[in-house]
Amino acid sequence: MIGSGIKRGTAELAVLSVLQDGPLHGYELARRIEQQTNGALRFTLAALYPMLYRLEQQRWIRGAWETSANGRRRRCYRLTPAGKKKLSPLQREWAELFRALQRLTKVAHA
Amino acid sequence: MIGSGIKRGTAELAVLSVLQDGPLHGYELARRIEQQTNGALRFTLAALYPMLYRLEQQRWIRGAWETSANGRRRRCYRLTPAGKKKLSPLQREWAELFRALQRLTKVAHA
DNA sequence: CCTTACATATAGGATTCTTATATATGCAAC
DNA sequence: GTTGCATATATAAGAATCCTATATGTAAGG
Repeated sequence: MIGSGIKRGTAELAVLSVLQDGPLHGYELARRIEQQTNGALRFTLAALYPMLYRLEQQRWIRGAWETSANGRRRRCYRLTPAGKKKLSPLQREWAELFRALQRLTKVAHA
Repeated sequence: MIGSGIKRGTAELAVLSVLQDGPLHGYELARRIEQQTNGALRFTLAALYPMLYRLEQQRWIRGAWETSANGRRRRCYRLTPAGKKKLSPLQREWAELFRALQRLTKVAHA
């Protein structure tokens, strides 16, 4: 059975997936998600930051303060080993949800 | 852009899709959803009833009391014309969300 | 100096789903 | 005959997730 958290957890999958490509800070993360989905998926920064804290508490990502070339301080997040391990079952759960919903709409159509 | 309600709205899509096949009461609705998804998607009745009220308030479904052959009273819900009209854009929104998440995970993998 | 882009943060609220609980009927088994 | 199970609806209390609005501050460009 699909876990109860999954249905609202689009953001979680999106963040972990993008971080798989390499460490990023919050502001850039939001832009990548929007770009890579052609604007279909978008998270406001106010929604993103609390989520990053949550993911960090769960040890799936780890944040570190860094100072960029232009002297701006920002918090750079990277996937932890636990986060990497979390990713594939999460993707499988999503795939299962998609199949389930497709079955529902198709059966209804028949 | 994908609407903000969609991400939590799996239940909404599931209920409307199943009702497309014909009127049903709540208890049977829950069973159909579970059966047709091979147990992957499941809603407890306590979650289902408040949702049915909400869908009824929005005029997408309409409930009517009936008495079955065995003398048990139950509330039978059917799709309204507005509900039918709602269904296809909702399915399109979901398809768009799926594509967006697939793009994210694939780009991250590349 | 004023605006825009960058960057993080918190408060307050809305929505949705869960667990737990309550009620009541019909039917079969013992 | 009463115990237990499947049927059937309902509400309350709470957790989780996301949104809007707001605040703060730096850097670059006009």
